[in-house]
Amino acid sequence: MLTPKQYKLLMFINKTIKETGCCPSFDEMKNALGLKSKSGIHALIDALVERNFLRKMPHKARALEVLRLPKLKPSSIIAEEKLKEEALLGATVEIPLYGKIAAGTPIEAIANETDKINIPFNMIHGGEFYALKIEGDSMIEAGIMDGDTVIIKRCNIARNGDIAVALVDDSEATLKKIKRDGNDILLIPYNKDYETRRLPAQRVKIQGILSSLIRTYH
Amino acid sequence: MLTPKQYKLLMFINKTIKETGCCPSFDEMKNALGLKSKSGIHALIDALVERNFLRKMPHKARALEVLRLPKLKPSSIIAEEKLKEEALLGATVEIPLYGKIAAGTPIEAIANETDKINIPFNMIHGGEFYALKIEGDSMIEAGIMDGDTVIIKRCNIARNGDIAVALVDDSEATLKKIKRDGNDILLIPYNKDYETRRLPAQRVKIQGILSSLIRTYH
DNA sequence: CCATCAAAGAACTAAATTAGAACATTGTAT
DNA sequence: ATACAATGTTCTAATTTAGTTCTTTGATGG
Repeated sequence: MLTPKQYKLLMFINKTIKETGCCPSFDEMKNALGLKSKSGIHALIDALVERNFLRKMPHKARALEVLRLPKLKPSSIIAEEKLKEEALLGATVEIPLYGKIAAGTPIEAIANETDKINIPFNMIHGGEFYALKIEGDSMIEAGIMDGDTVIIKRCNIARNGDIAVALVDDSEATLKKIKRDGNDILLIPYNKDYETRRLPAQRVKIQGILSSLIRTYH
Repeated sequence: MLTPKQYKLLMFINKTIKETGCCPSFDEMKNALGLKSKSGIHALIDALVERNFLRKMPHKARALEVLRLPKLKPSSIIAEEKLKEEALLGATVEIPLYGKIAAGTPIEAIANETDKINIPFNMIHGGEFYALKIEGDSMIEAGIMDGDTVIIKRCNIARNGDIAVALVDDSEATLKKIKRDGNDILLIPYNKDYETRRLPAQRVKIQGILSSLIRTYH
């Protein structure tokens, strides 16, 4: 069994290597554990080497290798993670607000906007999300009104019946119900005054599907 | 495992071989890393050979072979973890979810429910708020659909035209557009299939006005 | 009050990076 | 074979970055 510090350090080293491909330096590890001196890191690493969790090349820089990970977590770590999970439920995430949709401008073209909005974390998990402001009333019968903010989950495919962001001819983005019909794709508005558009599949790129909607009054 | 430079070089070598089919020369590597001398490349390659990421044939030109690459976590997982980290920084406010509205039950009667939802702090300021789940389609033309969650700002009066929670005869709560007409109050639905109700003002108590709306798909 | 231990801090040593230049090897063209 | 071009190798040296070691500090629990 590892001490909480040893566990944390081992996890940090493993995470760093998996994410960056590089081993962290003693200074980086020191900062990750919130220590002010590298000497403590040295002792922890020795302990992890002795317990066969790490291998090191002595006197080489950034030359650690994770041999294995512990099966058991120190109980204090478990408690800490539980706290974090709970905190997450009350947290928000900032996602980019790319601009207006159904105005004829492709999302890519306005992706450099810096607007951000905050939404509760539990509304968006398992994917990458962005927000758009609705312009126009082509989806009004689906309860999507002019001025609403929609949260879009980024993805490349939509299932039949999904409401999705479709980019037509790389130049025009709209939010519509998507249906496949043979080699064509139907862009179906939710408004009797608008007509369904039928386009060859290769002219349409799905940019994401509707995940949630936020409206503010007054 | 690797230093940042070693990693960068390894990735460049791997990418070049994959893309062009042949190994880059020392000069090309030097330029790729922005160096002015080849000697550094030599040292990096020695380190990569020592760590078993590369094999080389000495004195042969463009004769490197990538033995393995550090296995990275899928970037989607990294992105989600980063999101979680960021989420912990953003705060939300917890407000009570009192239950469903337009179902004939007064809000007071179900106010003991313990459901809570989190919404971004910036969506609610200056007042006391609570949430309700919409049941029915009487407000569908205002884009308020069955199943939507509405955020209500608690107050006792509504201005003409406000969408508000109205409690009728202390027993039935509905969300409707409010209009005063002399001593009567009109409860106006947003649905042609429903009729406006005219009630004497003393039978109607305003419980709050519509502040925002949240809808989740799927 | 003392023993113990984790952590801090400083001093020291070693490695990594960079540059510049000279030199060696290979393969090809003459 | 000779010369040449392209490429890889080695060396020195300076600078930056990183790892190691040792001493001191401060808190904790008998």
